[in-house]
Amino acid sequence: MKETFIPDVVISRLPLYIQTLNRLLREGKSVVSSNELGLLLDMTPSQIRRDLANFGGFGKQGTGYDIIKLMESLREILNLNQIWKVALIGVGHIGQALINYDGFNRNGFEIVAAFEHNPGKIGKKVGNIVVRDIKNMDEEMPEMGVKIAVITVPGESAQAICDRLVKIGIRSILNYAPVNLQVPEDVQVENIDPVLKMQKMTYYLQ
Amino acid sequence: MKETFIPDVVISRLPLYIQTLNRLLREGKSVVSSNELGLLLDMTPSQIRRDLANFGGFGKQGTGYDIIKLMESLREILNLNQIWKVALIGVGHIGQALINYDGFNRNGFEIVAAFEHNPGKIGKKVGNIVVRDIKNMDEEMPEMGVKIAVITVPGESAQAICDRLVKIGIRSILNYAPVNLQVPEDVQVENIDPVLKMQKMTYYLQ
DNA sequence: TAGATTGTTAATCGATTAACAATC
DNA sequence: TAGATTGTTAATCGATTAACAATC
Repeated sequence: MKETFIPDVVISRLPLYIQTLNRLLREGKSVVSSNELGLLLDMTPSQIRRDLANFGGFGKQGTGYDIIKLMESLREILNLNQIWKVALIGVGHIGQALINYDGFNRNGFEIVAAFEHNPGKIGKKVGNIVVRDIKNMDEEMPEMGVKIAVITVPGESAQAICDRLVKIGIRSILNYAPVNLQVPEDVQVENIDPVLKMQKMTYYLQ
Repeated sequence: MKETFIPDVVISRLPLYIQTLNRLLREGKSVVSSNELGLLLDMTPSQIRRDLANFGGFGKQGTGYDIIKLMESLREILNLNQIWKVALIGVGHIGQALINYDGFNRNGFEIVAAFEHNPGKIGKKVGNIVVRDIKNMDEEMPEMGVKIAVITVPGESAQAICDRLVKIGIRSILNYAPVNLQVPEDVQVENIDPVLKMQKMTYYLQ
């Protein structure tokens, strides 16, 4: 349990701040104001200061925020100072692409296992991991210390997989299947569905 | 311009309604109440009725909503009764996975072209499209009637690609690069970044 | 008719913004 | 010191929810 309740929208924005602070750091900057950050993120300086103030005073009046210090604080708040083990279920096109995506490793998320139903894929290597039989998922995943699961199976099987994940204690699920998963309230699901985003954009087109 | 202004959050939810209505239809249902829909989508019935009421009265008191009729209306509102041509920039792992993803075609989005910088990939076939030279993007993309662009290049090149897309008249961009793109206000950008979602989830873990 | 569920209004809730004193 | 920018409060804005009359 956290000390004070912080709105979920605020938590959602912290990774964005980290991303932009990283960028500024790469560009050689060491201090940034809420105003500059706001320009880069299309947010008001007020909102940024308010968000950060939820966690204490990170800035210095007249100067702004020390980029390294702020980034370290945000990483600590989000529990990012450790390697998180991730498992993937479903080694189709998207699954394979994610295994090969280096953005996870670069940011402290390690895909340690991938499970599949298709016998033709089990035992084969994708990137540098060997595809496992989904039959063994319920035993193997907890043994490996996995805390985050990524669902990349077809929509029809997603809920069943999700139920199994919940049962073995997974509390964070990144879902690429085009389904709204039903989970207990202590389990978090984040959905990624490019079709939904496109269907939204077409409203504004033409 | 639309008749009345509808909040963007509402528009974002319409594709979700369509998704769930589709599912109910596949399950053989023909009518649904705001209450049932709410249970499937983790929303209050009030919110669903309010969202839909923005566009007129689709339901029938005492009965609920005719699924086919409601779906048709929502598809019309979102301009989904046409095939939208999509181009992809960057044929790396994610780009290739998206070309092979059938969810786009099934939902009326056709990837008609893919552009790459890497000479080793230009001219090669991925799925059933031939990878084009990014040099020719600015001429070829408008000729093909593309209205939506998907950016799957590395973060460093994303803004430059984005600028070119804006210049040739693209108004809808789905961005997979881990960067906050700067665009004029009449251009819509939707970001997909699994790392940001994971970094949010770890806040609640441990 | 009785029961169910919509469409809509008013009340509530929560998030964003503006403003400014504090302070580096 | 003068200038800049934070942290914080109060005001505003907008979205969500509850409630209920209308109506199928």
